[in-house]
Amino acid sequence: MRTLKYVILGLLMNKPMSGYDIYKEFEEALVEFWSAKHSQIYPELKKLVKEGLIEYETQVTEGKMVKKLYTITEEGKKDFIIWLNSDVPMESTPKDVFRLRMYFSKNISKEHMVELLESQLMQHRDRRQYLIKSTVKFEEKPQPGTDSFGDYIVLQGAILREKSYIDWLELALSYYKER
Amino acid sequence: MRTLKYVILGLLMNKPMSGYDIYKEFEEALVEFWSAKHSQIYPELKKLVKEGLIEYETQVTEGKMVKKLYTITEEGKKDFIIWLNSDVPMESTPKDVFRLRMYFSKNISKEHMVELLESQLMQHRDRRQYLIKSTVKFEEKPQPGTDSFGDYIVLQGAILREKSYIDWLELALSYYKER
DNA sequence: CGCGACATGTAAGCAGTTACATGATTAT
DNA sequence: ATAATCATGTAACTGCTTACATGTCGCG
Repeated sequence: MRTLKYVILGLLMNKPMSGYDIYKEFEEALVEFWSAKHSQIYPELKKLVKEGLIEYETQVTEGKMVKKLYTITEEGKKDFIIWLNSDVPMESTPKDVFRLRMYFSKNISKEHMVELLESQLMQHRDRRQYLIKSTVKFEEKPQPGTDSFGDYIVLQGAILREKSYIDWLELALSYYKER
Repeated sequence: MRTLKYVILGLLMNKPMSGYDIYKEFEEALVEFWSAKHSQIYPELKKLVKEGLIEYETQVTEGKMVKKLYTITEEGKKDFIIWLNSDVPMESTPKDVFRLRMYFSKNISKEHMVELLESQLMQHRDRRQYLIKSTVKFEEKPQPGTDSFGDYIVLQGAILREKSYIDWLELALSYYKER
């Protein structure tokens, strides 16, 4: 499905970036819905150049450090917009190793199950708190179509996702603790 | 991480199964948290036999139809139990193409965005309704440690997951529709 | 007899991770 | 100095999907 291709094109729609800049985005803005290592990004950039969807310009500092600044081409923009506007069916349910473990839980002792559930709970509660703290940077709710709306709505989605995971873990725990 | 390996071992902890039986499980009980095609399952079974974690016995019907019944070995059981009881850190956030599209939403017209959101909403509402209907087969809430508790808790988790996705889509829609 | 479900496998290729490899710049 | 971060790349491998390939069984 070449999703990484479209993530890169989407980022370059905003402004020219280096491979490293793109890599950094995966640790920040994109972390709630996509990931990629630099070893996947650099070859993909090369491929996109060959396909004529992006171009680059080599920048050299006073020293000798080299950096490639990538820019999206008109063809790249067209390709991205077509992909972005297409309606796609709901994705198949995401894989989840902890749910898998819960499914097999009858092979775990109740005491240990409680420990595992509490360990997950702590981590998801921390994550949720972190996400909630991140909302303060949006002084007021961004309007659709603005630069920050994408960040905002994705952040709200991540908070809801964590909330439902926490609710589920608490529900499971309640079964182990009652009686 | 060899997750497929442990899914197969976990299934065989319950009862002996053929490759096809296992394949069918991915369309039913496991669909809310894992997936695998038969082209991945058959080679994995071969590998597990070679590793001594499972064994098989060939069954032939009166005709000439051949079927392999796989059984977990003692070594396989040990391996599975160790994996199942290990505490693992929270997984990195799952990839989600629709969230990605939302992130880039400023490149989509508001009218079309409403259409895309409503299309997703319909699909997730249908899915949720289907899951809720599936709960009727649990006449009363299964207790932890029983056979059906795994199915039950995973189903509850899937319903909560759909609910939070629906809430998020509705939140996004509300921004496009207000004013 | 034909169709859908049962049943098993392989091959090619794409997507993604881990590891290998190198070097420059900046802050301590 | 040295460690962290900036910066770019390749190689080997694992995981997964799509397509190719074959044959049986039960139902209508």
